[in-house]
Amino acid sequence: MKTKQASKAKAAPSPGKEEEAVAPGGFRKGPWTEQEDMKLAWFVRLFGERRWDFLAKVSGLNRTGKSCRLRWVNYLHPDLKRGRMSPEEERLVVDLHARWGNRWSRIAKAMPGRTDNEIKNYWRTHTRKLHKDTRAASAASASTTTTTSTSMSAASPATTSSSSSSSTNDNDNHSHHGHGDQETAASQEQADHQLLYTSGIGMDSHLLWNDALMDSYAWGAAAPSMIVPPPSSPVWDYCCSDSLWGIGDDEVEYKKMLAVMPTS
DNA sequence: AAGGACTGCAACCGCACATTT
DNA sequence: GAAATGTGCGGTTGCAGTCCT
Repeated sequence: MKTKQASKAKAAPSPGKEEEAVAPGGFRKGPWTEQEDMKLAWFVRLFGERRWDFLAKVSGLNRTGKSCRLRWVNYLHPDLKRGRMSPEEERLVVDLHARWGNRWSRIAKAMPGRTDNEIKNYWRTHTRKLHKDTRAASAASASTTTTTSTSMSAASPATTSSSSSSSTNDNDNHSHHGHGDQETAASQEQADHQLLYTSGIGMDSHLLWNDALMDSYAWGAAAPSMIVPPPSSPVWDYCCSDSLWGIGDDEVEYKKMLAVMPTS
């Protein structure tokens, strides 16, 4: 019905709209620009997917580390699939949710190329639809029966409606942060998926990296020197120089970088 | 054609756990 | 061992695009 993922342009807001939200600490908020994406991707490539605060600082993005991480994990990561979920994936989500509840990150680990955020969003839409359908159905049936409901049944509409989806235990006894027992299995799972990815199996043909943004990046297996950097600046120039490849100590390199950073 | 309703998704928030100092 | 910092998670919100009347 609706196909609009390709047209989503929040990541690259219209030029006039870029300077809006600024968080108390002076950090930028809101949609990411293409420039920011490129910068972030570049620095993640440089420093790896860790120490996000440091990375945010070094990149000069004026974003929080958290924001950078989120953007990377949910949008820029090269392994991400884009586009609608296939029927198989949809079934898998339903199945896994029935098993694990709202543990989105865990579900995501079992679904190559999908993020917890994406699955969460999908599920929300999914349950909303179900809710709607259920309501419509019950409204239809209610119109054919008397409306003398007992105080008991009237008092618990939520419980009955929540059972309409397999999310009955949305907030059941799962400790919300499932660190612990399942982690070993989960990491094994992740490793397996990583294997699939690197061999190119299970990847959707419509990867983010097909976008114009990534066309200019030659990401993936490309050697760093093959990556086309974003518009030049002293920092970029420095990044492109051989000196930064083969980083040993981030902090040392950071200090070096600061030396060439424009003071803004 | 216009505008309100709906949908999908990016991004933020608060919290908790993990790691480092 | 405590405090500080970093990271990850689930819940929620806001907004742009699309559909529908």
